[in-house]
Amino acid sequence: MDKRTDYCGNITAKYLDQDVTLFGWVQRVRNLGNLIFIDLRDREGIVQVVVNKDSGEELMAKADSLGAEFVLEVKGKVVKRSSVNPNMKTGEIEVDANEIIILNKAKTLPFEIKDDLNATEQTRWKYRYLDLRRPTLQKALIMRSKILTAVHAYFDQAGFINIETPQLGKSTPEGARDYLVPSRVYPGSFYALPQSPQLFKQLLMGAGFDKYYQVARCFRDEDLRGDRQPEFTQIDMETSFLDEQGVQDYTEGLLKKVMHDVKGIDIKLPLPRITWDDAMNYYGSDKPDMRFDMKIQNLNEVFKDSDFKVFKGAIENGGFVKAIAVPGGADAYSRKKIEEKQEYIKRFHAKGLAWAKFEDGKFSGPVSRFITDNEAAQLQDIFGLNGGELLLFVADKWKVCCDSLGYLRRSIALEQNMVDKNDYHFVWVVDWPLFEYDEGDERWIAAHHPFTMPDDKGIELLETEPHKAHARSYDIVLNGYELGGGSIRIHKKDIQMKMFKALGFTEERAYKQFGFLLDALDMGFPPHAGLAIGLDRFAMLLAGKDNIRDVTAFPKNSNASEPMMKSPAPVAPEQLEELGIKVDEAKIKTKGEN
RNA sequence: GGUCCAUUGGAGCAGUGGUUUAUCUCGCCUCCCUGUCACGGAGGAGAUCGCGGGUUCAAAUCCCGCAUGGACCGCCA
Repeated sequence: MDKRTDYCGNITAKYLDQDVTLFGWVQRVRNLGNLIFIDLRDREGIVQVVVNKDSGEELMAKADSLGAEFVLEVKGKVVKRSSVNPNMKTGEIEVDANEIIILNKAKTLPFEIKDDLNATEQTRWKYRYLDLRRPTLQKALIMRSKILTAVHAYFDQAGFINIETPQLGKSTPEGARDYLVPSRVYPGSFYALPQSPQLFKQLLMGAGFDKYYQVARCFRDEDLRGDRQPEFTQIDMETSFLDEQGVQDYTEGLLKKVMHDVKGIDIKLPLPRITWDDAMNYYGSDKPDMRFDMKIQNLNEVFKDSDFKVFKGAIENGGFVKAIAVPGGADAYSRKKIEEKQEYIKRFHAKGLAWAKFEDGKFSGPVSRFITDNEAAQLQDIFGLNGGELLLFVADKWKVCCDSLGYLRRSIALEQNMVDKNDYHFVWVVDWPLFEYDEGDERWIAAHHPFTMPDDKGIELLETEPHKAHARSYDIVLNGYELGGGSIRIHKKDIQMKMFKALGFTEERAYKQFGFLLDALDMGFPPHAGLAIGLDRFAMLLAGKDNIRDVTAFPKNSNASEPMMKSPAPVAPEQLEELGIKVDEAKIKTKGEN
């Protein structure tokens, strides 16, 4: 077994007077002349090693020669400190060294190993193995491991079967762009890496594994964001014979266990639910952040006879006047800051941002002169104004109002510290539209995916007015992030075919792409439903990070390359030849050294 | 595909046309120090200011292009 007595960070008073063997990295050496302190670090923390004249000249010389990040084996005796450091877990004791073995030296590192470092991300990615030595990242990855442990324990205990599905699959036209893998055996043909195990897990229901789960790696060749990597991990589940409530119950049980085991937080079940319509109308988002209130209000009734052209015009054109009231915003937001916000919401196609401040019982600001006494009274009532509020109005099409005010609501709440970082507020978003309009392709596409069951009314609407149909799908949202989503799936061939047709597939094309599924549905396929949770986002939120790269050991940068190994990279001509692939030289992008 | 921001010793920054032999903090090297823990003290080394071009008597500084990194939009069923 281990030569190591325990991790450095675990050497507390319980080891007092014992001889210990430790392994670790030199965090810092403090040489006081005839007394040398060495902070020895490993993944669990730091312990102080002490060497002095009594340790012998040889040991003193060796301790003096140590540099940052040298790798040591230290043997010594745990003793009480003469001056305790209450800020350290191991601060009551120190290790009086009698032997130090330098296992490896380190040259001067590109940056220091500490949490409050200010190295640029560029430097951090290049030396990711050093970056990962930082305690905050060690903690984040250890937390991610704990989440997975809880997940496996939960599903095993609940009778779910863990089944792996292929990584080498087939490209399908719907959804995100696929990562392709060329076939050597069939030159000119390609596997696609899975965007999710969706069809495989449905087919496993057809096979009779009525409770399935998998921690599945998924791939999408789309541009990156702080909460999006080209490869990511889903906690994927599927069940037969359960309805929405059944799937949500299992999901809630899972979330409760993870929150308990990982964060020591007991969440209250059942989790709250909100319809998609309400989420959009009151929070301006299909993934509402419920940690704070500041609801968006519809003011069409208030301003239906308004003298303000902008408000009146929006309403007359079938649009809306909506607003939020920011508590304390009258002082916190200058004209300049509001104008910055106005500039930002132009990306949601908002034409402007009207505003008014409510202080001492009356409105001020550019819009205030259009607000009649009657309207002012209504506004006070609707928003429950107490004074000091900033009202932000957007008058536009429904979607523009929602997007703009949804953004303003959340960004202002975060700026004004209206949100407790340690608060975890889950919410189900239910009753989604089945389709959404793709402005680019000018066609209707599945809001969730093409295998989602419409509700009863939606099935009837499929052939007549499909865009009015609602879906039996549900998202689980945490603190403004889409944590996961799922749905009741279509298990009848005729409904699935109607769905494909509503998406613009011909019958031939539907068979060509998804014939195996249509066949399967026709051979005794059980009703089934499932859900998938994004592990990376979950870990990010529980670790209190705002970027999934901080919970991913070796992430890709925003250009989808990995700056340490420098992937992707060209391959040898022979490899291409074997695959029957010729590269278009004109498309090659020269990449500089990073 | 688009918009914006950044790039200055090993790391992070200051420096908006000329008293700058480029600032400060950390790190690094040498010496001193027996209770430090962000140890302290003294001294020292280390930079063709991302690359290429232009404007100017003069460019880290202004302009153009490129590269790299980041944020955002598009995209992400």
